[in-house]
Amino acid sequence: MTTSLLATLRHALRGAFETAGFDPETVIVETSRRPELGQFQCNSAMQLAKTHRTKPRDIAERLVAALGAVPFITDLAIAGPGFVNFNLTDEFLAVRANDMAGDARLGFPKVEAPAKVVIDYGGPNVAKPMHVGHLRASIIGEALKRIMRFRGHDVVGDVHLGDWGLPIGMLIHELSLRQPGLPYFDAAKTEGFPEESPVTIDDLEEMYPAAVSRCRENDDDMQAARRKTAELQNGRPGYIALWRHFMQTSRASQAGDFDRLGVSFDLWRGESDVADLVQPLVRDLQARGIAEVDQGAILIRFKPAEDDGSEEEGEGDEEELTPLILVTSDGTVTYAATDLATIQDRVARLSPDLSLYVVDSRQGLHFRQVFEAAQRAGLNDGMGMEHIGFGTVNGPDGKPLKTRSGGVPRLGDLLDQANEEAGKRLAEHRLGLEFGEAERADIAHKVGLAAIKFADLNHQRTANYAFDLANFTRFEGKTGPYLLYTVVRLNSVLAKGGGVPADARFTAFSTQVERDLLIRIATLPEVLKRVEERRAPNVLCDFAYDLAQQINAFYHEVPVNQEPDPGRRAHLTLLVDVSARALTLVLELLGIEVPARM
RNA sequence: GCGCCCGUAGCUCAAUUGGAUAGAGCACCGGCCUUCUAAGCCGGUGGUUGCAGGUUCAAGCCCUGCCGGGCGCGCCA
Repeated sequence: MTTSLLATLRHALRGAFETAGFDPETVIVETSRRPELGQFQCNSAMQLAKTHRTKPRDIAERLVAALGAVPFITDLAIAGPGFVNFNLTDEFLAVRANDMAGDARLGFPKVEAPAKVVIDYGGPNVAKPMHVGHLRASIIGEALKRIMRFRGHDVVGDVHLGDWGLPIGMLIHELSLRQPGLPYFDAAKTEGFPEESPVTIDDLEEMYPAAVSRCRENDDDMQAARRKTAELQNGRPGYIALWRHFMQTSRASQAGDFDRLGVSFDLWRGESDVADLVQPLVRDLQARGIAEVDQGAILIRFKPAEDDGSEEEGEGDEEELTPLILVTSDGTVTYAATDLATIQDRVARLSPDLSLYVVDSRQGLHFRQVFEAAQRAGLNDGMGMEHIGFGTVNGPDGKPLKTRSGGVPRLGDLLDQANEEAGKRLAEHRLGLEFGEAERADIAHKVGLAAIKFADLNHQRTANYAFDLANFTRFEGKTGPYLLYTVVRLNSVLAKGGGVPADARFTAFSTQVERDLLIRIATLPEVLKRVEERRAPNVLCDFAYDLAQQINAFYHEVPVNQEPDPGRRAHLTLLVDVSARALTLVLELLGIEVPARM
């Protein structure tokens, strides 16, 4: 079992703390905020000063005295009120570096207690083309999945299709008006429906908005759609057959979109998969007095829980949530009920420790209600449930992104634009002119996607952000393309230098950039830990960018392939190799693919 | 009315959940290509962190009250 560099340091400091008579639990060690003062800093003295009622400076002196005994720590110094700064010896750094180079995971440890985690993301709806709204859910969910998996957790990605609610009823109704002669609408017919779908994906995408506006404008149509939804949910054969066609048709299109996005799922489950669980669940909830009938609907009320003595987390914040409707007065099952059934189903099938829902922040209330309800009914069986909300993607006007005609931009169109923009930039810079047509197209695709993904992930998850394609596809600055460029350039150095010699070893570090670069890479485990804890991919984006900048600084300062001494050249080549592997790994964790050349 | 999110450089965004001098990128100014991809590197200008109090060795971050913006709040998902 490997340990991270910082964990090793922490361990060493613990020992020193003990000999100095301080609580080893108070060890704080991190890479320096002020690199010119040292590689690492320990800020424990300020904390300890409180409990020991002494000056932080005195504590710092005692710490330094004890730390002096640690063989691989050097250049100990106290600064400011009691910050302790220090460096690692080059010998120690070389040993660590060689370990990293020789390991497929670059020496990055896995968590000691892996959890079983389901990540629910993507969430496309039947018949609705995927749009900008699905972009963040897909990109963020995919990144979290990869990061947690790399950390060693057992992660299952579930697309969780929206394939069972009123929208389907509206579609059925719409089609029944357009083509009433179809066999699906014959209530007497129970089997032998056509194999071939009566609609194409284009039909569906055209029909859906038409159906919605029809139902919105005319109450009779809405009633009819509700009725048909309830009938579908009660198993009317013709509607079931029709629904299967809708589902298969749109699923093929969704799979295509996800494929282009580089997003994949372990499970393609949906609301309809738990349809059979809903009725028994609702009955059970009613029987147990958790759900009740009110004005014809079945719902769960969240009265302020009368104190049973167990819960005493701030009495004032037990505020009243609005009721959660499970079944509407006309018998339609809502997505709240489906979500509860899904929790039950997940626990039964996978018994996860944690379920993450990567869904738009605007659904925050819904999830609070659902989680609370699941908790009360004991459906989650100890499984943690967490809504990973995210902000909207806005246009230049600060409002949710719209097309010129005012509609919601399609995901496919957005990707096309990014692709085109990336292609234009490549041409402007006269890059890849000697490559074939197909490779140029592939590069443009990867660059465009990297641009969009990095820009999305780089923003704080909970905040809204402005979608500015020209900005994202820029090749300068903190962008996806810059990161790709950095990796590709390193790989080019390796190729030109004939690769890493078999006997290459880190021997001695001679420039500051070399040390800084390696130390930076070695801190990735702590970064990933923070990313996971905060569910914040933007923290990893920050790391990726800092790393790329350090790589480029190194690139300029140290011309690897011109180094005359073979030993040093091997050492440098190895550093290039480790750097390229590290940055490639980080990009991979973000869901960003690197072209072989560009 | 209640609840959630946001307010940081001209613009777009960070800030290791309370640590040192609030950082990047665009934009602007000045350097660096006969040398591994200049999509790069090095340096510079730019700030009362929305406002006012409070908590402490230390506040962009925590507490209180305002101001401004976004979103949500029983039969849509």
